[in-house]
Amino acid sequence: MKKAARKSIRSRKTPVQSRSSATVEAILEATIQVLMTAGAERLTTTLIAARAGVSVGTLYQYFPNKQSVLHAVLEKHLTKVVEALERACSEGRNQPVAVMAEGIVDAFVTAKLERADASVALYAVSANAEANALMQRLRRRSLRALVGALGTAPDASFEEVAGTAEMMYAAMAGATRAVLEGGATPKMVRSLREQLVVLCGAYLAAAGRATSQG
Amino acid sequence: MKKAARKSIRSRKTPVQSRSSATVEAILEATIQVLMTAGAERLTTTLIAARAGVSVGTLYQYFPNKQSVLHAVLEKHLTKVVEALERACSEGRNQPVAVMAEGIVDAFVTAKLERADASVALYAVSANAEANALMQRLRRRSLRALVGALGTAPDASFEEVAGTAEMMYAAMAGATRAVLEGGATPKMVRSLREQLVVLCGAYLAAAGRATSQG
Amino acid sequence: MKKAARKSIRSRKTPVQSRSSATVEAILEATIQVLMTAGAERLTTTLIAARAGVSVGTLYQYFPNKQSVLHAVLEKHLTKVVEALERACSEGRNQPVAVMAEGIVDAFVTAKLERADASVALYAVSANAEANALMQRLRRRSLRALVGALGTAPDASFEEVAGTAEMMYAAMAGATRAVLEGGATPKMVRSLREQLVVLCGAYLAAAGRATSQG
Amino acid sequence: MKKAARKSIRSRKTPVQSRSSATVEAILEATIQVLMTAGAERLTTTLIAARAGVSVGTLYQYFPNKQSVLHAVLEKHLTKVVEALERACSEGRNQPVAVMAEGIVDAFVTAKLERADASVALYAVSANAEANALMQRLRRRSLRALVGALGTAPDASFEEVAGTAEMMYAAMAGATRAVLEGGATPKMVRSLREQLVVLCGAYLAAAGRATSQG
DNA sequence: CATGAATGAGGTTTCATTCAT
DNA sequence: TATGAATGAAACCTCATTCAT
Repeated sequence: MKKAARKSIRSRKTPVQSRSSATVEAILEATIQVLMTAGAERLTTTLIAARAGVSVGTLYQYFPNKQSVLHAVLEKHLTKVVEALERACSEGRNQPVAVMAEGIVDAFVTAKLERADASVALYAVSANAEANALMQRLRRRSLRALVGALGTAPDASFEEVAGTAEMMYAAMAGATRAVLEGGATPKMVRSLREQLVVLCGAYLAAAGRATSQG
Repeated sequence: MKKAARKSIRSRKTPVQSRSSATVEAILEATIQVLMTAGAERLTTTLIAARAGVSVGTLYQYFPNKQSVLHAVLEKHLTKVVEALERACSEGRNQPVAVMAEGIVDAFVTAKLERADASVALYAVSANAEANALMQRLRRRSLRALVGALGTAPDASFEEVAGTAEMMYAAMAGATRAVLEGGATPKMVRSLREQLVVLCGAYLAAAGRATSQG
Repeated sequence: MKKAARKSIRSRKTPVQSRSSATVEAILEATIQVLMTAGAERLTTTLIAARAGVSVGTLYQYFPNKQSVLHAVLEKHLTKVVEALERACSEGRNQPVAVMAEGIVDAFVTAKLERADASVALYAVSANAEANALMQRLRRRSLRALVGALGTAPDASFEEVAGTAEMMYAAMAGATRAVLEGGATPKMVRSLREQLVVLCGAYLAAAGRATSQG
Repeated sequence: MKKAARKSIRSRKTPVQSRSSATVEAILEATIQVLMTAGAERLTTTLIAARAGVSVGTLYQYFPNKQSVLHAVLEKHLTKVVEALERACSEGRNQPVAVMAEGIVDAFVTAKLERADASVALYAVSANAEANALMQRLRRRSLRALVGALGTAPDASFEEVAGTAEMMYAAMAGATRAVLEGGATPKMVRSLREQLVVLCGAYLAAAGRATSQG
């Protein structure tokens, strides 16, 4: 008789010791590996543990349930992207929108492509309420950075920065996903980056034109 | 016997009789209903059948396995969108890119939002190889229509129409998904359509500028 | 990912068909068999199903979880005892306490010993809140019957019938359990019945003496 | 390695050092605490150790396995009751049965109620062969004391002292358990003691009447 | 002696699929 | 054709026990 008491979705124990954090790291990496080789529907905790070189019991010592492992993997991965985007926004402040667009798109695409394999694998497990909430949270964080940067552009003034930022983010994320899930060839990847710069540049110019300086 | 030998994923029989097609229809609709009310992980064949008012046995009379039911639902839903897009492309031929962009974006967004609930629900089951293949197929079909239309624009000439079409499609699909999965309020929806027109219009103008006629 | 949604502890479907009720019956009987041969800690649903000649899946078609199987077995068994006691109380009405005591004790002991093996086996699974609640419920039902009967005794008047009934019931149940768990030899069993008649007879006489008729 | 080879169920080492015996004591007490707060099915060695303020490893330093911890707790608890009963029997020698009954019942009930919480908690882990053997052993010891005392009663002569003692013991233990498991209110407890005195007194009088002195 | 991370067998439960009626 | 009871493989998760530090 097993009673699955509702527990926190966060890791069961904070990995302070190097041993622990190494184990956690191995589990997170193994999850991506299994996701890529076996697919989302064959992703079992036993398989993850085996791939990580530990026992299932150990996995459950660090994560309360399977869902939380996926959550952690997703969070780690997405956080890197958000941070890259935040850095780019920070560096792009007070630059013309064209420069800004280029810097931000580049940072976003580079971060996503850094681990293109993981990105694709993770799309497969991001289709659930839990993951959605996480993505929304990080999306809002990204939007704050974008809005902050857009507001400093000397050559544009946006009627509705929030909406503009949202659309730009959606276009970047959506296009990148489409390319990755379609199976990204180097040519497509190069094309993605360039086209995305054109797209975002044009969009920001158009959206910020209203009061832009002649 | 859980894992059936891989059979054709297409429907076992083409539903020509009205009786059969009504049943198939009920099953497809029930699938969406269950998906929306119970979620992807509680989507069972028994539940689908019950909701459709038939028995599991009957479900398996028309579909070789669960996967094929999802495939059929997804195909039906996505096909509608593609057809709307094709119609818009057809109607937009020989129109200036701005007009074209508006027509295509409007058609796409309208089709997606027609059954926004279903769209969101289906995202949850589209994260697998099978579904991916289907989506790629329909995506290519959409791209053909887009490329065809873009080529007829009198006020623009694209260096790389294929790439331009891909990017435009990715932006539309990605942005729409982002809005829908984020929980679409009417305001966001309106904003989506307008912003997407601006974005696509600006992008097509920029991408087609090189040799655009003065 | 298994979500054990809280369900009713009662049987999942009411077994109306003969086939179903036969299966349910087989499962209940198998539970007792396994309990006797393997003990409470080796009582697994798989073992129960195997012993009943069905698959685990079938077991879970009729019972929402392991606990509910035990609940059903216990309820069935205890209900028989209560009913026997109720019958005896009914038949003992308006009889002198000595006659009453003999009839009730006899009925109780006979019912318990009818399936002495099952009784012993079930003690092992009755040590939990769920089972406790069930036992309390049936105990109260027994007490109502006892109180009703005691009130009609022509040769006794009880100051506190409720308390007297409780004590009598506790003595009968406790003594029977002690004998059964100690391993009942025929001699002990005979002794139990006789001694229990003496004990209950003496107790009722003593407790009802206050206003008993000369 | 879950199923250890059967080892001695007694404590691994006799705790002679004060340090050790304090640890053992803490573990035994913690077991009762966990049993009361978490219940028998959530009683884990890790939880016991944590509650006792030691590590699991330490627990296994003093007890060969989980079962032996429960055994020790049960033994300690039941032994106190037996000793109280033996004292009462000793003090009741050569007294009339009524006096004897009162003394013995009082001692038994007082001892059981001293740690009513623990008593209830322990019922939950006493349903297994191991515990049964222990209880039988202590029961026989109690019976010896009872038989010894009953034989000295000046106003009664029992045909079958052994049987009479058994029945009296069963009635006391059974009734007490029924009250405790039913959830003992102070009123019920008081009632228990009084009623039990009446019951045992009446029973001993009845059973010893045959050759009792006018 | 104490610690507590690691182990992994095994228990419970689900659900896609079949097939006798 | 429709039904739905039966199947059983396989997933998740627990926890008694060990042993390197």
